[in-house]
Amino acid sequence: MTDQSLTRKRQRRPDARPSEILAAALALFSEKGFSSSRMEDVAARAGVSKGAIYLYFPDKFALLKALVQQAIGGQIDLAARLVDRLEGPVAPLIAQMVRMFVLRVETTDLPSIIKLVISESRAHPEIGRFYLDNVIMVAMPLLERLIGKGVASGEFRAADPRLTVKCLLGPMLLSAVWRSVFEPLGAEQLDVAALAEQHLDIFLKGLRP
Amino acid sequence: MTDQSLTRKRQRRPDARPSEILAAALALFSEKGFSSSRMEDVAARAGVSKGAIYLYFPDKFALLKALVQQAIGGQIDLAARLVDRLEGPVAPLIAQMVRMFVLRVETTDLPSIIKLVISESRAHPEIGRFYLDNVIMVAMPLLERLIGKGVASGEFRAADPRLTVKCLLGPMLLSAVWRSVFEPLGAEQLDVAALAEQHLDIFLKGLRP
DNA sequence: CTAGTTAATGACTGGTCAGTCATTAAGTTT
DNA sequence: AAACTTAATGACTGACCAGTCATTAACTAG
Repeated sequence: MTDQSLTRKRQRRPDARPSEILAAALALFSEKGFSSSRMEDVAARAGVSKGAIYLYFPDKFALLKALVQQAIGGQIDLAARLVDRLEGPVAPLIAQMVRMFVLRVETTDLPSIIKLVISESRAHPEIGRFYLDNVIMVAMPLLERLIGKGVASGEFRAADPRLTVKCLLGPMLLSAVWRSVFEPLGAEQLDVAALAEQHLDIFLKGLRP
Repeated sequence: MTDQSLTRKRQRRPDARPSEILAAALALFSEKGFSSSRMEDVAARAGVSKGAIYLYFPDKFALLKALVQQAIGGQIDLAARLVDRLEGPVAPLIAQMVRMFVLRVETTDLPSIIKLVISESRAHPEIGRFYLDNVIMVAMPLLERLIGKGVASGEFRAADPRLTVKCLLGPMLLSAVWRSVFEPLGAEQLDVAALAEQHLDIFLKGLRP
């Protein structure tokens, strides 16, 4: 097989292609942005011809859609399940979720995806709306319920959950943007985990009755 | 003059052109993004021919640079002056700065500019670096000093100013992104001022000794 | 081994658009 | 009012690139 892959010009591996193409697309898109990435370059990086991409994806935009879908994965569902079976104080669960986000920022290309969504949502509202519907509009109400519960039980002082959620998420967004936008330009590396801990500390103390 | 402007084909107004072109560019860029905006459309919106733009700006990219420069304006200098002449507690000044930001978000196209910087910084690192050097790297140390001062004087409990600044700015970034990305897609309108007040409340209480 | 099926290729096409420049109009000076 | 300077125009060019498709290579069943 190693022999073959060195000598054969054309390998037929229809099962492996789509994920290889997506990986190449993610790498290239997060490097050069969506519109300045050429399909031929995605193909080259995936070790495939340009035409082959069109066997698996109808057009360039479909690559972007698939990437966003893939990045979201089952994280949100997992979070929803955790909220459902919660008993007792909410603060530890909030902390756990922030740390889940940190892990994704550190181990996946989530920051690049977030940057792509921000960048491309005007030219491709479909992408933005997909993210809005499937991530924002699911994650935010989830956290709102959590914070509302904390307020109701007296664990937190009175605060508008709608706005408070955005206070919670703001620094997470900043982490992602810093990673994908400013670090590549030579800005100091941001310790995302440390930022998250500092933020949790201020945020949870700030909500104490 | 009104007579003329209705009848004349070619008006010669070299002083007014640049700002008119920039206004048109900002409107179009924030509507369609930078790369999918055509120079001819910028020209049309500015009431000018495509060629005329090139009399005032060397290329398309120069428009973007000029826009970013214009958006920053003297805000940062103003902020620096306020910090220098500060005596007494720092919390009110922090609140004032957050409210200054809110005002800019509500009355200017700052959110669009921020979105453009995020979107285009990969394709045009020059833009990103300009923003990094002239906004981020000026505003953040300023606020760091402020927070450091608060910690030193005992107004705040111990906290890493570097990280704390990012906690402070996160929700501001989120406001800008929400405005420029999600609201155009039909998401609920965000009350930026209310978010800022809620955030200040949590943040400042969270830093109390 | 042969015929049929499916994966993969890459030259080509059609459309787009940034930037140029020869030409024309407006305004100014003498 | 003629000669000159400068603002403005828009047709044109060259480069770029997404998506197509005729062709070729790799497999598979009989």
